[in-house]
Amino acid sequence: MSDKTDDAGGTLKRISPSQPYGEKKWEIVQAAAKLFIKKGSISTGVRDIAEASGITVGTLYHYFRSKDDIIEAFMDFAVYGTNSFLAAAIGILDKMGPREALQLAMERYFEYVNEAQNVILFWHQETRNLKPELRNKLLDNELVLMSLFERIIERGGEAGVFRVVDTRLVAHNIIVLGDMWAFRRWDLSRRFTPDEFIKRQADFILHSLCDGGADSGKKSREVKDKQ
Amino acid sequence: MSDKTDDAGGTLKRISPSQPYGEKKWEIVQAAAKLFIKKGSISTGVRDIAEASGITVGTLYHYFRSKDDIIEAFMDFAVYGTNSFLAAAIGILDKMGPREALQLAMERYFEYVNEAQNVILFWHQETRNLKPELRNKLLDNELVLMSLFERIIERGGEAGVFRVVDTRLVAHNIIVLGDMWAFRRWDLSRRFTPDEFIKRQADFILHSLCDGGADSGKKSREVKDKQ
Amino acid sequence: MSDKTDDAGGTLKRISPSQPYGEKKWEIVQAAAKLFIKKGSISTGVRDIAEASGITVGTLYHYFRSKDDIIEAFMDFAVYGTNSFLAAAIGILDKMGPREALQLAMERYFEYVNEAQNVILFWHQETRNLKPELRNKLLDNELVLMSLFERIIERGGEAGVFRVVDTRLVAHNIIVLGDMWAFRRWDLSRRFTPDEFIKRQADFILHSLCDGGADSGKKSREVKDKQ
Amino acid sequence: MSDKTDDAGGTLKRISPSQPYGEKKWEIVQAAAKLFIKKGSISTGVRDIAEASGITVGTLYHYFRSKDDIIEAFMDFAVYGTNSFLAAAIGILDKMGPREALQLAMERYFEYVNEAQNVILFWHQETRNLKPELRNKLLDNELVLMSLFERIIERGGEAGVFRVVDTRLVAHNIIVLGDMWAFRRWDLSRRFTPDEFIKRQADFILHSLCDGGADSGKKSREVKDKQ
DNA sequence: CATGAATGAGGATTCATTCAT
DNA sequence: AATGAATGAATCCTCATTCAT
Repeated sequence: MSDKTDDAGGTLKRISPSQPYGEKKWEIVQAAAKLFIKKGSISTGVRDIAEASGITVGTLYHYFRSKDDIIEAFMDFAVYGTNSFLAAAIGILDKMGPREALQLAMERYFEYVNEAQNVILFWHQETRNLKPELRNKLLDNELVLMSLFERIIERGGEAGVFRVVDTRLVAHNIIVLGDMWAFRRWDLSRRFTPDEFIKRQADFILHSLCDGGADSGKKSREVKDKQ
Repeated sequence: MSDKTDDAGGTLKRISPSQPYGEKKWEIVQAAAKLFIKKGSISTGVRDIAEASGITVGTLYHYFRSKDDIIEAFMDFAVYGTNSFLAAAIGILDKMGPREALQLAMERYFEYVNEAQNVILFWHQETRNLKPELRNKLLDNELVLMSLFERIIERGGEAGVFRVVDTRLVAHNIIVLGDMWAFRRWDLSRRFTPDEFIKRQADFILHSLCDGGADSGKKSREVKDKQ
Repeated sequence: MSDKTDDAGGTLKRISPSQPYGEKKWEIVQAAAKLFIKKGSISTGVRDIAEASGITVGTLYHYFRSKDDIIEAFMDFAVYGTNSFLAAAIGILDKMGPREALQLAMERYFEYVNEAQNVILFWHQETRNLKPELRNKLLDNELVLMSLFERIIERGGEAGVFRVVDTRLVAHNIIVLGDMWAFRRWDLSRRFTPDEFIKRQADFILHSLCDGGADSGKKSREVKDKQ
Repeated sequence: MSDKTDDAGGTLKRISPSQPYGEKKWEIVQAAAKLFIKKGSISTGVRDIAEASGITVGTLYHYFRSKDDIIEAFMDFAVYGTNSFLAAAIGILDKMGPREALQLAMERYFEYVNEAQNVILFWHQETRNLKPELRNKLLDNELVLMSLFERIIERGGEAGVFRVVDTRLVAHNIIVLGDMWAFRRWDLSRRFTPDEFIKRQADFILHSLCDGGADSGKKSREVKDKQ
């Protein structure tokens, strides 16, 4: 709630204790992640990764079959993370009113973005460099995520709580307005804490969907005096 | 208003007749652009560019000093394009009401995004691969663009036309909600025409800023029955 | 007398019970042999050998000092095998008539080739990859073998049983016409049983040396109706 | 007719003036050939080839797409050579008597072996390391060659000039008894001139097929007193 | 005896850049 | 202006061997 440093998210949080990776593999992926973010996956050599991991190339290949294998392991966190998020969200959301559901879903998603911003930044920037197989896996993931938001928006539209909009487009918007925390970090992280960002973005979106905003402006007033 | 094809923006429009490049250089940049978009600047070899331009490597180096030089020429269109857009916009906007100004500015910007989507996509994906000098030039450009929107939003806030929001963040949002036409083309281009997209996004943003939306819902009703 | 299968000789027969190797070493060499034959000694990694032996690399190096060491052990069977063959042959042959002696020697050698075809194939294909020391050892072995045949042919020549020929060259021929069972297996094994091959080759050679053939055609008539 | 040196065949003779290779490619293949023969294709590095050709690795790849490409170019001489041999032989042979035809065919083939001994040695030793596609091409070549001999032998059998034998096996024998000039060079080249070898082998084979030998012993008497 | 992580030199290949023609 | 052969450092990856446990 207070860092505002630039390399927030510089390390991956170990999303689950039941991670299927050995300690060493985890360390390597972590080291690779940092380099991938800084220089891109292509410009990052296996030597760089090895060096950053405190091992040699040979050892690196003891843990991963190829560079692509490392990239895949790295990207798996995206899938794993979204899946966790989705698993937690689904079921709960359907029992809530559309506005509350959307608010909750967005906040959870934005929190996830904050945690996994490296992975998300990477995904935005390197889609085209990924092997088709992996890319499709991740695109599918994205579609599932979108459908989650679509359903809420649709429900809200039918219930008259939200304006009638193109649900698909709005789902895109929500995701993009969250993901930008990752790919516009160069300015955002210097101006907002993660919490501020999350609240303001949720506010922005809810105001667009239901005149009068989220909870009639209460929340937006709270954070007005930032910085 | 009707294409919905995927490779819209596949070629760069020669934005101005007073382009400071010779015919040949222009052709090369054009050929390079296509490759950069498809494979990324790193995976695109100078040989590929030469071949696509119908010349040989040796000749290529008569026109450009280095590969980075080609990339820079390519990115210059981004700067040049935004500058054109800004030059046209500034001066006019200040004389309009905040809501009309914002609407106009957004529509113009979104149109520009549509025209230059390749450059914008490239910018989103390859920021980190650019030389610092070039990157900073482009970031400055972005900041100027943002300030344009910030000023309008601020004016609108002071005038009571818009909600009180963080102007900086909203400026980010506007740009991102436009740029996504480029980087989420994989889905958007199959579902919306450029015009539809532009109108709906403007609508989405204006509804967030002023309760009652752009022009009190007139416009949003127009396009409701898309596709 | 009837198989015609392609992987005849797929395993090394343990030529003697007094093998100077422990059970484990023997197993490893056996596993290595199969791989060497299939992929060549260079393309076969120590990891492959370890895996095929059901042990790990570390353990492998408890039994052998180096990869070359394994190759050497493998090739020792060639030496050991020929030695056995020679030991059994010498002494007996001198007491027989040249024609009978040659016939017997060839048949025994061809049988040995059939048993050790993997080793022989390997020897033909990898001579140049062996360390000089080992290569010379094997070449010496070959020379001893040749001299066995040379002596018989010479005796036959002096006795007027055989044509007068270059004994050295004919010794080469005999060995090569036997060894080809190993290195032209791709066609021969589909067309002849080992026994057929042995008889026909002996026949071919004897006919060249003594007009009227081996035993005046008796034998060759026997197998005429092959397949 | 007199060398008896060990590296006879150390260079490839440019079999035809209409070789489809540029001068440089030819030089590279020539340099590679020497190394392949000495160390095998696997142990020969592209660096070695480049160095032996007086160029750098980069330049090497300007002429060949891969190491396999070089190997293929090298092996093409085998195909090209046998094809030349076959083209010259076919047509003539059918008009001759079986014995003369076989004698001529063998002599021509053995001469070809002498010229292309490097390629033949390589083929014997590296079959298994070649890509299946290339290997099959070469095996087909071998089969065509064999059928040439088979036809003659068959004709001779039907005409009563040759003994009745398994034509397939004898064809194998002829080829192997020629090829051994390449793969048993370590001893043969020190004891026989190419011409001696050719005559004696033809003699050996003809004596096996027709009692009384090639031309009733005339030829064999000629060379009896070698060295 | 057994393990398997660690090593690092060496493998083939790519590619931006130069330069003599 | 145009060519394309030449360069060589850098790329990813392999593998025989060692050694602490």
